[in-house]
This record gives sequence, C-alpha cells and structure tokens, in this order.
Amino acid sequence: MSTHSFTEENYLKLIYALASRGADEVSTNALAEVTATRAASVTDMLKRLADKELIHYRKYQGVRLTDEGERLALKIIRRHRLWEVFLVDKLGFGWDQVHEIAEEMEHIRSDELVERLDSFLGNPQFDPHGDPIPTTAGQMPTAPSQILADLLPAQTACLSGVLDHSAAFLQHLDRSGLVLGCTVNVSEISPFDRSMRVIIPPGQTLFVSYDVARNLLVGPLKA
Amino acid sequence: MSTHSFTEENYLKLIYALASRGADEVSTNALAEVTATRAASVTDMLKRLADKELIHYRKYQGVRLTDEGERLALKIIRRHRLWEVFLVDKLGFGWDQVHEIAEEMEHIRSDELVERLDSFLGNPQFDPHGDPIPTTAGQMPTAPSQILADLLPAQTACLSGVLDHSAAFLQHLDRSGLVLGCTVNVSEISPFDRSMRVIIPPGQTLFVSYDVARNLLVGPLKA
DNA sequence: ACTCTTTTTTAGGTCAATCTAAAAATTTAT
DNA sequence: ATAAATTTTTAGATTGACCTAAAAAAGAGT
Repeated sequence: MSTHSFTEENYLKLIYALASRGADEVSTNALAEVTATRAASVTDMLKRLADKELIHYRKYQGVRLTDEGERLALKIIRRHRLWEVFLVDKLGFGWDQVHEIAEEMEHIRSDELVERLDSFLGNPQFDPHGDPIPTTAGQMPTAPSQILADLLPAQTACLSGVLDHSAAFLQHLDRSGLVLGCTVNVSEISPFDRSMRVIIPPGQTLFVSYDVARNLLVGPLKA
Repeated sequence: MSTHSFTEENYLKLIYALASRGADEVSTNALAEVTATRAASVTDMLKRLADKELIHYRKYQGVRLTDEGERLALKIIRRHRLWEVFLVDKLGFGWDQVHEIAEEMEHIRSDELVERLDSFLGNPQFDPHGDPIPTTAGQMPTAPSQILADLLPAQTACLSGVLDHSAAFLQHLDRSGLVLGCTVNVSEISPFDRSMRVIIPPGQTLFVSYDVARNLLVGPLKA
C-alpha cells in the first residue's frame, strides 16, 4: 500500500518500456539516457528500487522488474494512456500534444479515479497512438500487427498505430491525411528507396517514404 | 515562466485561504497547522518563497502574498475547483470524495489543459461545494451570501455553498436531503439551541441543527 | 592473456523539504 | 514593567534525487 514517488514510477515505466523493446535486462546507461540523468544517479535509484523489491538488481548485470514492479509499471502505463484518450477524445487536443500532459496526469494515485475515467471514456482498448491500454488486472492487450513497410504490393490493411511518437512525425501524418483506423492499400513500392504508393479511402493516392512506412503499424482490416 | 514545486504551490494556496478567512498577515504557526509540518519548516519555506518574491515576509511579522503570489494562488485554486467539477459532473464522484483527488490534479501545469477543461465543463462559476472558481484573468467571483443560521423565520433563500468541507458534513447533508441550489424557507427557530425548522421543495420539513446551519451558505433565490 | 575501452559503481557533494532542540523575539499577564 | 508564556527563528541533521570525479568491473581486440 505504500506510495511511490513520481521518480520511482517513471523509472518503473521506463524499465518496462526498455525491456519490451529489446534485451530482457535493462542497462544502467540505457536508463540514464531515457531519464536524462547520469549513470551514477541511475545506480542510486536502482538500489532504492531494489530495496523496495520492485526490481531484481545485481551489480553490473542490469535490471529486471519484479512481479510487483511490473504490476506497478502497467498501472502507470494504463493511467497514462487513459488520460491521453481523455485529452484527445474529450478535450479536443491533437494526438501530438498529449504526451507531456499525460506524463503528469499518470501520477495521480486514486484507483477509483482510473476506473471511473475508463468507463467515462467507454473502456477504450487503445490510446490515440494505437498503443494498447493495460487492463485493471494488469494485462497488456496485444493486437496482431506489423509495420506498413512490410506489406507487399496489392496488400490491404488497417492503420493501427505508430512506433515514432514524436510530435514531428504525428504532425506529418496529420498533413498527409493518414489517420489511425484508416484502410491502406499498397499499390506500388519503389525498389530504389522503398517508398510506397498507397491508396486510402475514398480512393486517394499517397506517397509514403520508407521512414514513414517503417514507423506505422498496420493490423487486420476492421469488419 | 519558471516552474514551482507542488510544495510551493500548496503554500501559496494555503496562505491565500488563511488570509481570506481572517487576519491579513498569516502566522507561521497557522501555516504549520494547515501544512501539517513544524513551524521551523514553515520558516524555511517562507524564506524561499520570499526569495522568489511570491510573498512579503518580515521576520516575526507573518506573511502576505505579493501580486505574483496571489496570481499563482488563484491559478491553483482555479485548477482545483475545475477538477472538482469534472470529478463530480463527469465522473460521478460524490462531492465528499473529490477534495483529495483534486489536491493532486491542481498541480498539473498546462494552461491549455485548464482552458479546454473549463469549456468542456461549460465554464462553471462554482465548484460542487459552491465555492467560486477564479477566472483565467485571476478574478475571484463573489456571490452575495450569508449563513443559513442568520436567516429569520419566514425568510427564504437558495442554498449556495458550504463552509465546512469535511466528508462527514457533506455526507450528513446528503442524508438530510439538503442539496446546493435548493430553496429553503425558514419556518421556525428554537430559541433554546438555535436549531431551525426549514421547508424545502416539494414541501418537505427538515430540522437543521445550529451546527449545520452555521456551515451552510445561502444566497438570493434563483430566477 | 593482457591491454584498452566502455560501462558501472563508489565516494563525496548539493539542493529542497523536512525534522528536533535550543535560542531569540514577541505577546500576555500579573 | 517585568516575568512568564507563546511564537518564531536559528542551528544542525536527515532523506530523496540529483551531480562530478575517480575507482572498479566487464567486454573487446590483438
């Protein structure tokens, strides 16, 4: 029941994120990078998290979340993503504007708040960037998906998420007319630069660079 | 543009609150009481706030907000009250449940968030307890009001707010059927214990103890 | 296997926000 | 008006979250 500092919560969230995109053991330097602090500060914090049994930590060996640590990380991620849905769906923010604000809102502690928010929002499964929202029970939903760049000509799929969450990338998509949920049909791929020509409803043709295509997730078409 | 810690924001809010209910100069001990810290800690913080020119501080003389400090205090109070409206109106929390949560939400920094929230809520003027919501410009709306206990027999007014914000008091009102906005007509006052008999629509008679009546605010009847 | 580089940890320090104990200023009461 | 009581401030510590500089461990290259 003890309560955790914002900083601790951020570390857990970031350890979870780094662990899911790569090696099982997260390195001190990698954490220093994402927390924008020095390695020495990370070591300090890792000791504290290990004392609280939120991580498994062996000197020089990197770090792994304990079950309790992972439960907490998923809770923070759930809050973050639900608030992003709120900001976009209810307050009308652009999907490129909500990350920073949700970084603060994710630390509000009340469990009842999160559950009420969830139903107010209609129990969304995905946040505005297509990232899955962990359940109360701490399950991270997984949707089958691949990157747009891996589709072959003539294949059709549904835009389901982004890998790059930067405002610059999201704004680029806005200007292009690419919207999550939209159906994309690959009409041609240039062998030279791997750029694609795709068709989106209602019959509009778009050119998509490889840099964009490898940062877009696609899933099965919706019913 | 500099940013302030949660602690600093809380001090400013509490100095404002103490100053509006009483002496112009707020004492160190009074602050120690409301911040649940020791007087020595308050002195420390007052020095820091004075350095930042958020308060006027003379040793042993108590403290007063500067214009900038008051501006900031009103901003925090605005956020707090808007979030309370959100929690009650949109998420269905009881008015006795929202204070703690709003204490955390009031520190979320984004100005755009507050303005969007305000319009999402329909630009409310009062929070669920009848407290006025400061404007963006830093104006605290004032509504003419007196306490129910000061009404005379046969007088009629509209329940407009509470002085006691404790969950126990609010829950007592819920159980009594007293709701903000409701019209109350004083039918009788006992000279012995100053308890009141009042009539609320639709013709229901209630007994109100003096302890309750002096914690209820009433204003002019609504059109 | 030994050296060189990189990564990680230790040692020691700072700052904000708290604390306790003791000193100083102010207020109250006789 | 002076002593007693109260309030406030100072002095010195502690804790969390950071820092720099230096030491130690791990990993790479020949």
